[in-house]
Amino acid sequence: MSDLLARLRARRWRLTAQRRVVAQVLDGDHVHFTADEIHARAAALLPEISRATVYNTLGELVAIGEVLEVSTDGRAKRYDPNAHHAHQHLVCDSCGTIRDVHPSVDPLAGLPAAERYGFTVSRVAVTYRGLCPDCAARSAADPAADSAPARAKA
Amino acid sequence: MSDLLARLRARRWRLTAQRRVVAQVLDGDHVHFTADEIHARAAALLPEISRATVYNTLGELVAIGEVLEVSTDGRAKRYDPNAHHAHQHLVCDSCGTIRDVHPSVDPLAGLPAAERYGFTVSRVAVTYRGLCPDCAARSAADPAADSAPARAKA
DNA sequence: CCCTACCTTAGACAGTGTCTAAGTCAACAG
DNA sequence: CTGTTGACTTAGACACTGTCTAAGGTAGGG
Ligand SMILES: [Mn+2]
Ligand SMILES: [Mn+2]
Ligand SMILES: [Zn+2]
Ligand SMILES: [Zn+2]
Repeated sequence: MSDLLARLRARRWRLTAQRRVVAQVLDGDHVHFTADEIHARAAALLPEISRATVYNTLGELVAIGEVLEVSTDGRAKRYDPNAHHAHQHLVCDSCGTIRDVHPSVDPLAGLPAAERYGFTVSRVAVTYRGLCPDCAARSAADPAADSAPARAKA
Repeated sequence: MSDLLARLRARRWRLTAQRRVVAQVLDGDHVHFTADEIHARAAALLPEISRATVYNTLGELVAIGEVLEVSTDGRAKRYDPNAHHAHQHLVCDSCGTIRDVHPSVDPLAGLPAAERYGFTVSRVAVTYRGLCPDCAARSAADPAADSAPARAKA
């Protein structure tokens, strides 16, 4: 993943300081940041970077397949740097934590031809939902205060 | 589904004119409208209904499990009146059309215990993506003008 | 028919994402 | 190394989706 910059150069991208810091933020932990979280972290490295540039750069990275867009809640899209290893997501309904998971069978195989209605089906996104161990413990201790998803963490 | 009003009465809901027209719009075709689409259709029946009431009513219907929320794109949530028959969705990347589909196996079964990280997994949402027959034909005829998803239709 | 707790309303506000016009600069040619 | 140029970046306005509040209205029980 660290040769992302090399791949971008190969695509004749102009390597600006702004694009470098966005790539650097994505290269950190394999988490699932929102665009504005990425902007905040990028701005820590290059204070004058604008929100528009972060959105533009993310949009381009998604278009060329270097980053995936993930919409697990109805809120901000999250950007997934783990684009080169197919996986799905497991989300906590209470705290919003997101984990990468790897189903045992290709989820595309579960859709019979009769259920495809002539579509050319090429991708599938699976979001498993439930409670993470921490939130399950907390809600066992205090049966109220449930289902108020805080901001997602990972 | 037409006894939705009876079920609401059983829950001691106050049956206002506003809630009736929202239920009536949802009872129509089994499509996947956004809140604002539902508001527009409800307003055709009851012109003074407010946006806030439609949002409130939909939120309550979701909370009691009479309607499902579906987020297939990063845009507006869609509301699915087909809440009593488990199903998944098939979405056209180009025109946004949404169809109900029924996988041959329970998608929850595809996630091994080792991939659950202690979560209590209770639900799963699967979104199959590709091109509908119309859009596939159109993009074969005109290989440009791809991947510019118009507003979703169903 | 009256009460009152619950519901609805208009409009302000917040979060997320897009767009534009003007300025800037990375990359390349010379 | 330097000049040129088209791609890139910027601030801020704008659009869309959803939430909230305070004030007024009304369904349904008595
Ligand atoms: Mn991921
Ligand atoms: Mn559906
Ligand atoms: Zn949690
Ligand atoms: Zn289509």
